[in-house]
Amino acid sequence: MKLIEVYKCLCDETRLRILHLLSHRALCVCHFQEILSAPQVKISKHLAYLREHALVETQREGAWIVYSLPAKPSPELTANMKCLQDCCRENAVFTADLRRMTKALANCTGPLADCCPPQVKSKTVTTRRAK
Amino acid sequence: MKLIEVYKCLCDETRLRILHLLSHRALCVCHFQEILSAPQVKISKHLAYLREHALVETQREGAWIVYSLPAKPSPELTANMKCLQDCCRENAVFTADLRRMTKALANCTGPLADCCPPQVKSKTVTTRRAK
DNA sequence: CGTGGATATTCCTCTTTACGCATATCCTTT
DNA sequence: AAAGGATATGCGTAAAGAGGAATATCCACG
Repeated sequence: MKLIEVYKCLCDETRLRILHLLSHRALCVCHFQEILSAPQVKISKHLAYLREHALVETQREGAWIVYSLPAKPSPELTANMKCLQDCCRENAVFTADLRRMTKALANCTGPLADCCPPQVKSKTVTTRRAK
Repeated sequence: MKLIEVYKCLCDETRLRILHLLSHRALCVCHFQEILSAPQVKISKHLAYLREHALVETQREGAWIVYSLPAKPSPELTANMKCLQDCCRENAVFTADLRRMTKALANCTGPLADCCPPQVKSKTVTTRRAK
């Protein structure tokens, strides 16, 4: 049953925080690493899990991969994302994530994921813009 | 996080069907066995799991134990039960469960769980009424 | 108080899942 | 094509979860 798969995706804190962030906007992997302060492997695996179950979609952006909620979400996903929003509104973990997301994207005016990991941001942005 | 626990309870088909039934009315263990056609151990364990996570409450009725949704459900549970209702409306599994529930409780007019397992119904009902 | 029915619990096994390390892949730039 | 960054994958391990058989517990009734 499809519903079960959705719930299996929702029952892990990392995945829940990822989906919650994605309900606000598309993000690339490095953003999740930064916002959730989690190692690359962990983020990558949970994203793979979500992708395998069709809860997220990906799109390459050069060296980066941008994740987003599916363009045509299943009714089950739609309903549960709405429910999740309601449940998150007053939750410290989720609101803190939103704050970190805003901060991480603060000086990101142009294209999608031009503002990526801090340690390479200035360099890569320059080089990518030069492309 | 409490939300995670709710999702963990929801991500098993048996538990999902139990909760869906309970969203319509309180039931005793033997009803679940009959409606879901599942062995006693299986039902009992899933009910225990739900109880441990405060998604259901119990009440003794003589030899029977009646399960119901909590009188004061958490906001997370309330939101998700509503969401579940929406997701179930057109699902064959859940609607069939409802049909079986109605049938199982058809000749149950009086008190709560007077209509129990078929193999002892006539006898026990008599004896219990006689109490 | 012993029997039988309703339900819970214990033990065991199998599968799934989460996590980290190491490594592979893909892309960009030089 | 070589190097380096971004992301994914394979492997090993530990823990959680699901299911069943057997057994225990609790209750009603004779």
